[in-house]
Amino acid sequence: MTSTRVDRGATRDTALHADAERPSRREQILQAAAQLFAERGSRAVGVDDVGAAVGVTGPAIYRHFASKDAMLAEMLLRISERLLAGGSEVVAGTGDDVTGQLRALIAFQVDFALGNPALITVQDRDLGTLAEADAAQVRRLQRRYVEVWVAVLARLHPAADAAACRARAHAIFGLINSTPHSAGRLSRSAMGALLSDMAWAAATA
Amino acid sequence: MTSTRVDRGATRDTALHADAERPSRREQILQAAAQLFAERGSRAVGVDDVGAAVGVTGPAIYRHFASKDAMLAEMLLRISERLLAGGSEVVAGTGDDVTGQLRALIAFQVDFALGNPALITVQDRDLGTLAEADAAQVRRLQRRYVEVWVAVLARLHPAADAAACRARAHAIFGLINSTPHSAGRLSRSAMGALLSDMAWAAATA
DNA sequence: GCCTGAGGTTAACCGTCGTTCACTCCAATG
DNA sequence: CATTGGAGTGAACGACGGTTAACCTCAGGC
Repeated sequence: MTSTRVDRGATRDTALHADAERPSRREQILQAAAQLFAERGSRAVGVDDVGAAVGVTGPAIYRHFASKDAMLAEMLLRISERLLAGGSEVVAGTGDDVTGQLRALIAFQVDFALGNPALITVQDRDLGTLAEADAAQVRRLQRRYVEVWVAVLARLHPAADAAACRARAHAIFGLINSTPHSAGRLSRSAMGALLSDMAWAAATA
Repeated sequence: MTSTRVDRGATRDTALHADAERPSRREQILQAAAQLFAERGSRAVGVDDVGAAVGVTGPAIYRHFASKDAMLAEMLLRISERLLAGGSEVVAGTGDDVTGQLRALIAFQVDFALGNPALITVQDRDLGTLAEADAAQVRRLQRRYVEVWVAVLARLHPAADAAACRARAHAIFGLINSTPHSAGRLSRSAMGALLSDMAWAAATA
């Protein structure tokens, strides 16, 4: 939905430059903003900072986004959409072998967290600064992603009720999303293996 | 250190009213601020909001704190001090039975997280908005607390290096500190049991 | 060869918010 | 009883930051 909005006016531009490996200015801004927001928090970074990070002045941002809040909103919406889509796909792409599905979900989340630490940080730090309408939609998407996990966890723990499975899912997210806090002493693959093992143990305990 | 500063001018008052279960205005402010900061983020809540939460106007805060930042600083310092002190004590109070120490650390952290969800949230959300000097001190205390865990985890996993143990500790914190995200469908005791079991599994995997 | 429109720039505007000031008020002290 | 000092109030100040306005530039279609 967001992506269609993005493409609307930029289709030709994308067609011309996308393969030339230069992302559109809009994408550059979004990425730079995510980085800065993750480091300092969205309220602490000014529009000028974001502009400077991509080599333009602050007000230039308004050629690409309606407001600073709109920028954050799109960022968070995209993240939740990617997670929900990826999670659903990964489960659908595995037979109804419960342990296989769980393994796939864990691998997916670990990969996402290791590959996008900034987005992970922003997602749960700055949800609160969103306008209520946007925040509600993000929460809806997040809830649906959680339910994908809950469905699998419920089959794994037939005795547990939905609330317990939900709490379990959140705990696993917390475990995996700890990546940004333990800043890279470990290689990505070692970290991935460690987190996967721990998540698996926590999920099946 | 912080507590001595607090007591300095309020000793008599504390003696008079402490047992009368009315915390000093200073403590009321700190607690209300923690709540608000956790809900909206420190930069999003004004000094007036904090004042209103305890029934005074904004500027009244400055009778008790040098600045809004000083408030945050004291809040975060206290949290890290409590964690470090509690963690050290709990380990020292257990024989050198490694599994016993781990169990005690987990119980301690779970209890703290369930009992102080607001502080948990503020601690890692707003560390970045602190002045560098204060932030550095908080990080020092946090690092020492992590090392308490690492010492135990290292004995549990003799083959793992320190970096892996550190990552493991952070992951366990993430798991346990997920409490604020899965807002209270579960009873406190059920949640405590679930988190403890998961943390134990993740720590020993 | 205009002209249009996308993308930038600088300067100014304006609301918000932390902080300070001058002043009350009141409880305790001598 | 006068006084001192801690606590609070309302008003004002000043800085910062998001947003807008006015203007510029330049690539590409007619």
